[in-house]
Amino acid sequence: MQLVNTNNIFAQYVEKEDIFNDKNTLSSSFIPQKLSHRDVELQQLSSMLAPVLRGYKPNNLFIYGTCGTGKTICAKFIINQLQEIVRKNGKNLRVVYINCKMKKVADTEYRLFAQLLKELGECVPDTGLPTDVLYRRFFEHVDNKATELILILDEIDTLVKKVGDDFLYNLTRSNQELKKSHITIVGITNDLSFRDNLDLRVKSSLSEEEILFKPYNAVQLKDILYERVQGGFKEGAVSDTVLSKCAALAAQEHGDARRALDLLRVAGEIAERSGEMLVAEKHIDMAQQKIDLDRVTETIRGQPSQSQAVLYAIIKLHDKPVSKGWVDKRLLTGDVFNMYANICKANNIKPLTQRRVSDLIGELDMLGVITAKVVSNGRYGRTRDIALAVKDDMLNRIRGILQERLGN
DNA sequence: AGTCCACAGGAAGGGCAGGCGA
DNA sequence: TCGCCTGCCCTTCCTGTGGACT
Repeated sequence: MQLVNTNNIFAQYVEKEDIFNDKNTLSSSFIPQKLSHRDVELQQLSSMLAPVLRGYKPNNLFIYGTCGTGKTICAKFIINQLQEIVRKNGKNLRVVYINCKMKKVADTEYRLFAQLLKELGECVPDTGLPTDVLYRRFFEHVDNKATELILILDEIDTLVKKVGDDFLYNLTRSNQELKKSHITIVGITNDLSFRDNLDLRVKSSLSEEEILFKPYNAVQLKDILYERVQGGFKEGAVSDTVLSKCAALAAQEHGDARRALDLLRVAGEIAERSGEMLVAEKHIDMAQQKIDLDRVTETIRGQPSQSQAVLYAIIKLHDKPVSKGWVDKRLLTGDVFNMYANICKANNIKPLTQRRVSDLIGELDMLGVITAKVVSNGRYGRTRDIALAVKDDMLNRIRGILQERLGN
């Protein structure tokens, strides 16, 4: 007979030595005391916003740069600095940061202004009010407070793509109507061509100043990682070789510092779980696989059942043996739709129209799970050439998830 | 040059759930 | 309670597309 262990099951984790010092330091949202390799950009940013300290309205400003180039962190860093000096000098300044990509938060015109009002301390329902009422309340609130407002709209391209740029026009025009206040807009985007697609009226008033954030190179990434490791890990837990590898991998991904930090943090977690006190190169490889796998599987799990059925149809067609006489396997929208309809029938799901399925295929393409290229087959019509864009091990995991949900 | 195919994708609007204010 | 507003998901209708075929 086995004896019952009366020791607490968590005791081993309390007693176990920790590889991390402060894991928050390794988070991409952590704002360090000093930002390496962004001196020029920080200087530009501060000089552009500095007029606000003397009571003038700064020019509207646009920050461009690919993912993980430090746009957001620099903007937040500057906000902190600005607010610190404002607190000391008693200036009337408010800074509001909104991420326009946040689902259900600021992904529509209504939600953006509702969120703005909430940030300014007003109570707003999630739905139910006309948008112009929100506009009015927002401008009234700002004007009544007689304040300088700096509005930072991160991932602004996402919102503009979805709802158009009218809200930007209204915001930039607002300064003509406000009597006691000013609004300065700081737009952040990783879409370098974003400005070209704006309405002329918006373009001229919004992009008064611009800053471009260039990608970090491997050496710069290594410096950034080194600084974070000092606070994040116990001394000696991360070797120079490991840092170099992390930096090199992230540099390959367009100099993405966020990716570098994620790699290092996850590698540390893997090492810790396997009871090792040193992060090794093998942990970085494992971290890379884990991050990719988790990202894709979480995305798939979070999709509505109709999207899952469309993806399952694509996988089923992909798994089907190639017909005799065919050299390669090409999946077309029509084939996917037919297979999708069969899956719906088998699962008692009401099938969507081909028009809607076409949009879902486009969304899966955007997520990076498939590639769907529009091709013309001459008199055999114009369609999409669809292929899976995930590796075999990931495909097996996705297939498992979908089989669980939708059967065989 | 004209026709044809199999869609792509834009526009408009329906239906629904949920909130507000009279 | 009712009318009006919102976002969201979806359908219907329509025009456009581009290369093979006639």
